[in-house]
Amino acid sequence: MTVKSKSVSNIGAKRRSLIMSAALKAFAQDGYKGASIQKIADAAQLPKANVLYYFSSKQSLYSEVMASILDMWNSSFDDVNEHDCPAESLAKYIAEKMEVSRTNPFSSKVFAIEIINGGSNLDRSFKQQHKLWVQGRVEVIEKWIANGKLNAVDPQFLLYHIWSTTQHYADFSTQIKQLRGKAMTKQEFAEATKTVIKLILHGCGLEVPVQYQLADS
Amino acid sequence: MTVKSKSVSNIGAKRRSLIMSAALKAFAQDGYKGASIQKIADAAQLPKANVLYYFSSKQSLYSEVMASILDMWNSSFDDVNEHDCPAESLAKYIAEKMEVSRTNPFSSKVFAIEIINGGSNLDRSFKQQHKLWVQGRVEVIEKWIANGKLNAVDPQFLLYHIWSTTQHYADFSTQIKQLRGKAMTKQEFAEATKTVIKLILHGCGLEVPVQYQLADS
DNA sequence: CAAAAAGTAGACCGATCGGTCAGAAAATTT
DNA sequence: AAATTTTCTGACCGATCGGTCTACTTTTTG
Repeated sequence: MTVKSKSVSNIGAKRRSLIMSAALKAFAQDGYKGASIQKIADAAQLPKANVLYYFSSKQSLYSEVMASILDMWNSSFDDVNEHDCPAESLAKYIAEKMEVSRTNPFSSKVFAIEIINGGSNLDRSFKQQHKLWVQGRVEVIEKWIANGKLNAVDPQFLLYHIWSTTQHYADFSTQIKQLRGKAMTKQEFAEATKTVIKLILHGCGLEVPVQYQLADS
Repeated sequence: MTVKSKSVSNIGAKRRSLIMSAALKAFAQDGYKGASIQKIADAAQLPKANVLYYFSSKQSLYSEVMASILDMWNSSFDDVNEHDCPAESLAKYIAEKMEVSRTNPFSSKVFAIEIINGGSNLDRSFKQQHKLWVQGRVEVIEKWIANGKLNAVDPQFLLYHIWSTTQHYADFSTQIKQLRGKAMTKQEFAEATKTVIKLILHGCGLEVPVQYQLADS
């Protein structure tokens, strides 16, 4: 029937992404309830009614922002298996998560606030999907341990350990910036990444793969 | 017995702590901007005007709640020195932080949201005080390293590592609860504490003191 | 007991909230 | 060029926001 490309013209798509970008920062700064459509509209330099033309409600705008965030969560760790090298797999996963924290701090913050506030805006399907993802990873880690490739450690606690340390560099970036006097540079982030990898891998009794090793140690 | 009440009768103090307790949960759930005086009043079963009788404004209520939270941050690590045993000192610090996360999750959440949102409600004196605290701890850790009592590791990154992992159990408790099917018991918290201590101490190349060791490992 | 102080609470204020609507303006299709 | 669809936006709505004021009740004090 009708051509699909016309209705999704670039002007609409551009406006939508502009609004979502402004909304992402607003939600990161004030949380879902604290952020207002008016402020998002101001940041996007659009009238408020125009924002509500593209997004039917604040909730739907938030849901779309959240969905775009969750898309970013995919990583190489999704399809890790028992035959992979634990040290390599974990190091790569940690490095990826650190890179997300560096390049998308606002996304991490919005997600963190959502979870801290209770996660009431995440739908069941995501929660279930996340649970299954964790179960899959836990099984792999358990096999690593059973096969003597990894020291005994509660797999879930290990995952929490990785998430918390890597996301911390995004979520608490203002605190870190305040303590260091200035924001972390890309180089400092690379050092932080290697330090986190070293701490966690040594914590598990693993050797750090060469490409993730710090220069001095 | 003797009448303890004075001009500053206990009714005022009780009302104030009741309101602050309700406010703490409200701020943890919705953030500063998202929480409303009306909802806090409802939770405390008081009329809104009564809340504003005890606290002159929403901001002053928040400030007092935040101050009470920061009071809780003090720990044995405050006066650690270079002659202390790194393994003992770090393990004790981690255990204390985990205990705070277990017993005061709302406080940790409010603090986390405050920092994620930029920390604009924390006054200069606190930030400066915090910075000095960190500098003092960093110096001790550096001396431990210089004296060969601890493997080389960036002291600030190590502190971030400890904060993030321990606070995670409070801030992301809903996610953890969802993944495990139920909230962590006191026993599970104790195991998590020992796991975190093991991961971090081994990460630094330290042996875990006996009283912090896991039963099976 | 009476006066003063402390605590309670409904009514109300201007501002802002999320959201609606109608009609103008612009773009696209016929 | 006309018709149609998409985009834009000011005006407006009821609800709620933080906060004030005043009148009332209770408690403490002299």
